[in-house]
Amino acid sequence: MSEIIEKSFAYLDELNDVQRKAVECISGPVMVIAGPGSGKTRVLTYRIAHLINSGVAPWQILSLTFTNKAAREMKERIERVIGQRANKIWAGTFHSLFARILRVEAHRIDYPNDFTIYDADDTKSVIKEILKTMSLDTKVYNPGTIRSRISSAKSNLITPKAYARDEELLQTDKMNRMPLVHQIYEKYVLKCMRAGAMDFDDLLLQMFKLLYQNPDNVKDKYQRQFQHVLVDEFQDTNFLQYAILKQFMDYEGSEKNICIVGDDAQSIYSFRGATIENILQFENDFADVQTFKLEQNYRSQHHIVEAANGIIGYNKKQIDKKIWTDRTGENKIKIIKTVSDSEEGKRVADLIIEQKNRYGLENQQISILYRTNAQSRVFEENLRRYNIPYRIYGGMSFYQRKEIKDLMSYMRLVVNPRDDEAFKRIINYPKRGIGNTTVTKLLQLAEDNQISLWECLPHAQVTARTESLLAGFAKIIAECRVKAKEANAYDTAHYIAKKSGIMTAMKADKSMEGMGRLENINALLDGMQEFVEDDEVEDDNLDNDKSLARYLQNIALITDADDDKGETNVVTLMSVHAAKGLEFKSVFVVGLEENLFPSFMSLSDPNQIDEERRLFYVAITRAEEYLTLSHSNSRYQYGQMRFNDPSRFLEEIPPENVDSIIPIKKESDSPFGTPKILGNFKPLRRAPMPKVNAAGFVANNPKEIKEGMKVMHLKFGEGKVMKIDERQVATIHFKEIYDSPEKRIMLQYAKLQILE
DNA sequence: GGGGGCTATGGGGGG
DNA sequence: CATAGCCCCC
Repeated sequence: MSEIIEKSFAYLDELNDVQRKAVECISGPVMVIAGPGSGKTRVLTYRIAHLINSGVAPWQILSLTFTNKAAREMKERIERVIGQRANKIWAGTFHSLFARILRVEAHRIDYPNDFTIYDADDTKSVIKEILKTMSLDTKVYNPGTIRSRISSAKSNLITPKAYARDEELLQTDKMNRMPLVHQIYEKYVLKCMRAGAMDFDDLLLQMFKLLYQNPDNVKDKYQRQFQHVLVDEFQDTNFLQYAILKQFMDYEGSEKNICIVGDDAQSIYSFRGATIENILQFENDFADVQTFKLEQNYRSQHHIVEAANGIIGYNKKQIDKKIWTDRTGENKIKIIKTVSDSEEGKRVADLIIEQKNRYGLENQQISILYRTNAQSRVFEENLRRYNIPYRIYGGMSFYQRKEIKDLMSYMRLVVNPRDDEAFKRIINYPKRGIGNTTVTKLLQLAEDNQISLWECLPHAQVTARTESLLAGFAKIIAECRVKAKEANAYDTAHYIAKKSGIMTAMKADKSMEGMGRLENINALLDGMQEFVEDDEVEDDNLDNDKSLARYLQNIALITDADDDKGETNVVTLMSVHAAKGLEFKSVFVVGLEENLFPSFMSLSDPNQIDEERRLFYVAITRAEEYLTLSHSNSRYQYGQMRFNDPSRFLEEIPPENVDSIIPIKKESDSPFGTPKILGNFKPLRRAPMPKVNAAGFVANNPKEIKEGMKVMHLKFGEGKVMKIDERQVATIHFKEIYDSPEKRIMLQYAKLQILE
């Protein structure tokens, strides 16, 4: 007996003193301040394992992480220590776990349990709709800005009414020439309610409401269940998230078993409402907090650790701590200066080749980090040229593609017919002759009666023809709903794709893009089949529910970082934000220039500069052994050449940790000659436009253009006329357009020069 | 009502 | 540079 217990506690020996104390201190409020690479994940996983070994049931543990991937990995690690039971832990992001609870409880707060989750695009579209009804100009009332105002109001538990009374908020809106934001906010909330939809903030806000208003004593249920709460990356939680955590803890006789782990120096999400105040407030809100500081960095060599310490010292507000390492190593930080962004791309790619050859690095040990996603292109191009496989995180994800959103909109409407955003998207897709006029009528009717578009369908005042078209659409959705009740997600989706006419429309399109779209649709369906056939009962699917509603819930909160399907040994390209929590043997932080990193948006506000500095701190502490920083004298930004000074952060690095500046090299002297070909990989999604020499271009009379001719187009370059139809529309294959070479050009207006 | 070309405009990080 | 929305013609 004792042997078994001893054996099962063996993991404690893998911890250093502080880590072990943080793991063993299992009751009452605990705060762990964890520097980069200090074994934070290890503490969290072992702490959970230790809780379970100490008699806590896995389902009584709520573990909140930043990404679902982090949660999944943590569960796997715990499973290795305590076995299968680990599955029952409630581990995930705030958003995904609360969505899961709301799926069961939403009816108690006047939402359907099958509520839709609106993404950022849906939200903006709702706001645009409101602006239209209020006759406000979207140039002045920027939907994106309004969205973030509403989001931050929700994140701070400010209701529309409270917003309308808040002098400071009103003042800010006035200064932005948007005095009516509070009205838009109010309408927005009503519209979402009407549509049975929650946006990302609602997943938190409605969860809070559920606990705070406590209908049917539902609060007790969750308070009793979640005996132990753990929160990772606490520095990036917002007021609302913290308010929910306090709700869980707030009852008579509560043991307040809450363990937060974070690092004030790595707080990088204040733009979406995260606040370091939460860390500082924690000790005030909970009595007798036990605090542990993890200060030993196991990840990075000492030059990197010292550089990080050096730069973060420029920030004023900090929790006192000293990050140190006993790792040695001679690699100093390299700084590259280039003349242009394209050269920056080339130099980084050259250095990657060099590191791979000289140090035997694998692709997967290398990462390129940038401040903005828009910077990825030059690196993409150069890696591609050297045949180095890579993967870009962020940017447009699979689920944001048009064809995927179209099919998903059908699914959404089938699950929740009140989903107005889905409705608008597909009412006339595929084309069924229901145009803008009709949709406008429906929108007006919905607005007048405060009901959803779906509910308006039978009552629209339209011509008999349109009426039957609308009825046809309603019939399709109704039939799909019947199917959805009895069939699983995959079968329903198949049925929908067929009934809706999407499949027919897709298959009719034989163009290159069309084929690609069909491929994506099929990929989505394959993914759904996988979802249905996966017989492993995951803990967040205890009932093994394979319905369409369930599938949509799973998919709505997936991000790029969550699924790492396919290629594994690839160079990683991502924003610094996305790199949080990751580590690589070699890291390139690029674009270290004033106006870019730090971002021009932050220059006027010292607090924001501090946040940029923390972001830089996060960036360089991702590196284990090799850290290379680059900046360029000039770069193309928004279509213009810009000239930026080197980032102030470069000067803040202690000189003793920096290698002498590497001089600019000429194109020809790549350190190892011509790079060798290394495996194959997916082609670049978006090829650059060809460069056409405008001088010397003379457009021919369109009447002279005939099939089979070689022509020059000012924008698309050289192409061959494949076909000219009866309406004088030419199908031209442009040889320099890689992703979709076939364009349909109206001859009447086209500027084409005949080449031969 | 539908489609494509053209013009003006904005421009960060993400669940 | 990307793209939303305008505008024009079928």
